[in-house]
Amino acid sequence: MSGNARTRIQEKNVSAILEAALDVFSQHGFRGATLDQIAQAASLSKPNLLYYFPSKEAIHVELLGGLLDNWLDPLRELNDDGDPIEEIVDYALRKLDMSRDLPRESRLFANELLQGAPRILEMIEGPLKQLVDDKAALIDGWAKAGRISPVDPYHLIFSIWAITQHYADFDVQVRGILRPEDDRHFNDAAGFLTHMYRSTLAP
Amino acid sequence: MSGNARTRIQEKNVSAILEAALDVFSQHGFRGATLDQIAQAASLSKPNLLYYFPSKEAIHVELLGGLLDNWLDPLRELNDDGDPIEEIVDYALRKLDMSRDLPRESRLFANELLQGAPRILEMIEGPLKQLVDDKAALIDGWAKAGRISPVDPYHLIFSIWAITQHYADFDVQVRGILRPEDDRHFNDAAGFLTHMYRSTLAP
DNA sequence: AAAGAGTTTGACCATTTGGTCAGAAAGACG
DNA sequence: CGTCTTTCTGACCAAATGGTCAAACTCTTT
Repeated sequence: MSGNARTRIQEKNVSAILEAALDVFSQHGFRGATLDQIAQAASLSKPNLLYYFPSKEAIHVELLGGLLDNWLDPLRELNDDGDPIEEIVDYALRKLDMSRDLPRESRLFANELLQGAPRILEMIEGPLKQLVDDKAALIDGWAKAGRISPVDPYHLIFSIWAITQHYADFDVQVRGILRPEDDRHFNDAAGFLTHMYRSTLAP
Repeated sequence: MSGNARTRIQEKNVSAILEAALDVFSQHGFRGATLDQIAQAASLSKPNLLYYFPSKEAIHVELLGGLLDNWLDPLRELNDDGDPIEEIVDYALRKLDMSRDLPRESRLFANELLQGAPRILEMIEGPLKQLVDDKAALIDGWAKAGRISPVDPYHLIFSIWAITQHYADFDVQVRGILRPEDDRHFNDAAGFLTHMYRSTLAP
């Protein structure tokens, strides 16, 4: 199978391809991306690209699969360790960091979801739902114990996903309106998020 | 110019094309959509389609342009009429209604923004920024007057956009996790939003 | 250095796709 | 009915695109 490069050349080229594909797929979507674009971005010829991956779709699948794991890491870290409210706020801030540092990954998923998630629907209805159900139960426990305000845990999680990914997926719009010179507006976003979730969750 | 159909046949076919194009573009994005798909969805032949619109891009532009106005109506209605907090909550709920009733329009914009908004960048940096600046000033006034909690008005607006559009754009994910049988989960979302913004904005 | 495995490419192909065009069909109108 | 305009279509085209393949090149190993 693919994914485990053997020789140095393989390792170098496979990762160059995935890096280039992430660029192109996240910017143009699956159908909008062309093999020529990816090949050029990876400094390879198109036939050479297809020497490492059997098809355009295979590259896309490899990217999505490899990413989904890391993508859910911040949510997995949501535990019963400290103060519930700060746990949730920290989760939101971790997710916001991902939007700032990994915007291409965010857009890759956004594109896929917009098209109806043809390639990751099982993952959504399976492992993702499982994880969310678990964490929703955890949050619900906090609510029932009176440690946080009684909110719908699912919509709470959705709101965190929505807001944080907004800064990556709709970057053009955010920058068009704020006209920031760099990424400093992420700090303001973090401040706003902190205030919003502390208020929302205060028992 | 296009847009103002004259004869009955023109009016019927132009609107059939736009309706079909909204379906196809919102589901597959600009590049993912094909003229054949649109023509078939509109029950027209491809050459006949191109009798009414000069190109694929022209249809897309017409759609986007025609929609942007309606899209911002809820924000325009945000005024200094009643209680600031309820004004803002009402705005969020109006926006949520749009996500439920006009998901295709939401996805059309999402697709365009994800690709970097090549066709509506001017609109974003011009009229949209203008409108948001105005409303942000209004909200800031409320904050300075102590009528609402001192929050960053821009990120407040972004959060409303993000959450409400999430239910349209990432519909697959939401339904994959909640497994609702209909649109009832929009009511829960409305409840959550109401609680969240009332808490966030309470002075 | 020779063999063999791994890597790269130019040339090529079938299909899809946005778009054209000449002319046929269908209305509108006197 | 006959003419003029609007609407519609089959046939066609050029470019783009995903993918193939035989042959060449390169690198490692003995």
